[in-house]
Order: sequence, then structure tokens, then C-alpha cells
Amino acid sequence: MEQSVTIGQLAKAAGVNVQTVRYYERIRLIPKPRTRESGYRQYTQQDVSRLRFIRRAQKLGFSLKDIHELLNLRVDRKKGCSEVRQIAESLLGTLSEKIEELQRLASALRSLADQCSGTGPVGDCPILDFIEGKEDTCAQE
Amino acid sequence: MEQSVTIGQLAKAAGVNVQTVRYYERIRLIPKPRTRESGYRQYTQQDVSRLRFIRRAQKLGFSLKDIHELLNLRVDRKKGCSEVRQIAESLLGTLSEKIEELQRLASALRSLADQCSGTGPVGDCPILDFIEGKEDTCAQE
DNA sequence: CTTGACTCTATACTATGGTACATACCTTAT
DNA sequence: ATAAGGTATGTACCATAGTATAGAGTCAAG
Repeated sequence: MEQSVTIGQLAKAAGVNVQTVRYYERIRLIPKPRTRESGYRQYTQQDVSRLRFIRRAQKLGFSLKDIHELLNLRVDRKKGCSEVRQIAESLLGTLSEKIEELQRLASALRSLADQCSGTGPVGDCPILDFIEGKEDTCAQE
Repeated sequence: MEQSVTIGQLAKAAGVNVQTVRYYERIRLIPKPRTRESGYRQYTQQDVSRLRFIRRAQKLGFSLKDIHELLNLRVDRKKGCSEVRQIAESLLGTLSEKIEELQRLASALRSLADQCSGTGPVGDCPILDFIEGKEDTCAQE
């Protein structure tokens, strides 16, 4: 017999708040769970894991819509592993691009910070020069 | 004599739309520019550069609030280069964390995708197992 | 069997980052 | 000098991702 948990327990276990769970249900990111006759929602351990997955994915920059897509794979089990893999690969592509962009900014900022000794008069601050548009020294977009 | 551009030219040059420029002005992300007697806004090349900077920073995941802070450095020129550098360093810290998180997800997804040959029956798909909560094989948060 | 904590639905409100009108005025090329 | 098209202000609206609140019902422990 499955052990079921209440919405409060689910929320706590996944680190979200109760309204958020109901919100996810409303936007159909998670399915309507079984309920008691009273209307109280009953969740399983799978629901806990799924909700945790959502939070993990979200922290990493996926939108709820992206996550929805990922979760929907479950529904199409008939479709086969290859489709699942394709979506994963496409997400990986997005992810790589994002990482690369961030690395580009980080290195630009890094080099600006390095040029900026922190001691000189502010008139020469390369960071401010960059912000103000004297970006001749830096790669153009 | 400075060449000035209209809001439309500015917007086009920076790749945003006109309403967005006005929105940025409204939230004081960019200063009110000089205007003609007619009320038409007049922008300079510096404004163009600044707006481009905003877009670049934004694409890299900085919020308008973050960007605002960055841009405000300009105002405090008296403060000295060290403060500027400090903020840059702190942004770099945030950036690194973000990059690392993304790399963690990417490698998790990568390994799932690699385990998933795409040929087998979907019942064994490690990606779906992961999503469904059978994450025993993966590092817990 | 009552009280306090939890849950229910429904609706409203928040913040972020814009976009889209409506209405009127300005500019510029012909 | 006029028409097309850009600009002004103001307000409303959109999506995303929630959070808050009201008013009612439910559960579980003492």
C-alpha cells in the first residue's frame, strides 16, 4: 500500500510552499492527485520526487514550460526512448549556449576587473569606460 | 557638436523597441535625455552604447536591477575604482555560481542522455526514470 | 468534543520585463 | 502645404512565476 502525504508534507519535502503546489496543479505542471472524500489531496513519493525535479530544473534556468515538456515525456511512453533523448539533447544544446554566453561575460568582466587595479583614479577605470561605451578595446557583439 | 539620434534610431541601433526605451526611462534604468522643445528625446552615441550594454548584460542573465547597480557606478565616480571593482568581483562570483550550476545540470543530463541509447524499449529509459523519481543512481541535492 | 492546525476554493495581488493601444502632436519629403 | 510616419503621454494589457487573503470545511490530539 502506497503511503500518501498531504499537500503540506509534499510542499515541505520539496521545499516549495503549498500555494505553489496548487499553482503548479492549476497550470497543469503536475496532475491532479487522488483526493479523500473531503477533497484533501493525497500525494505519493513519486509526486515528491517530481516536485523536487521541478525545483532542480528550475534553479538551473529552465522555465516551467520547458519543464512541462520534459515531464510530458512520461505521458508518451509509447513513443520510445529516442524521442526522449532528442528532447534531452535539445535541452543540452540550449544549456551549452547559455553556459558559453555566461562564460563570455565572465571573462569580459574578469579582464575588466583585472585591468582595474582598484588603486588608480576613477577616471581611468576600464570597467566604467566599458559601461559608458568606450568598448573599442573589447570584442564587439 | 554631438550628433543626436531619435528614440527610434536609438532603439533600432540597440535592438530594442521604442516602448522598451521609454520603459527603461520610466524605471530609471536610463536617464531622461535632453529633449527638443517639442518634447522629442535626443540621444547620444553614449546612450546607444549604454543601451547595448544593457542588452548584453541582460542576455547573460542579469536582471534590470543588477544592471541598474552596474550603471550606477558611473554616478559615483568620486568613489574610486576600488568600489567599482568590488561590485564587479561580486557579480563575477554570482556568475561563477550560475555557470557551475548549469554545468552540473548539463553533465547530469549528458550522462542520462548517454545512458539512453535511444534504441531500447522506453521502459528502461534512464531519463524518464530520473524524472519519475528513481534518482537513486544520481547525486542527491 | 472542542480547539488549533491544516486544507479547500476562489480571487486578488506582487514583481519582473516588457508590449500594445489611444489620442495628439511633430517632422520631413514631395 | 499636406500626408505619411515618427514621437509624446498615459493607460492597459501580456506572460512568467508565484504569494496572499478570505471564508469555509476537515482532521487529530487532548
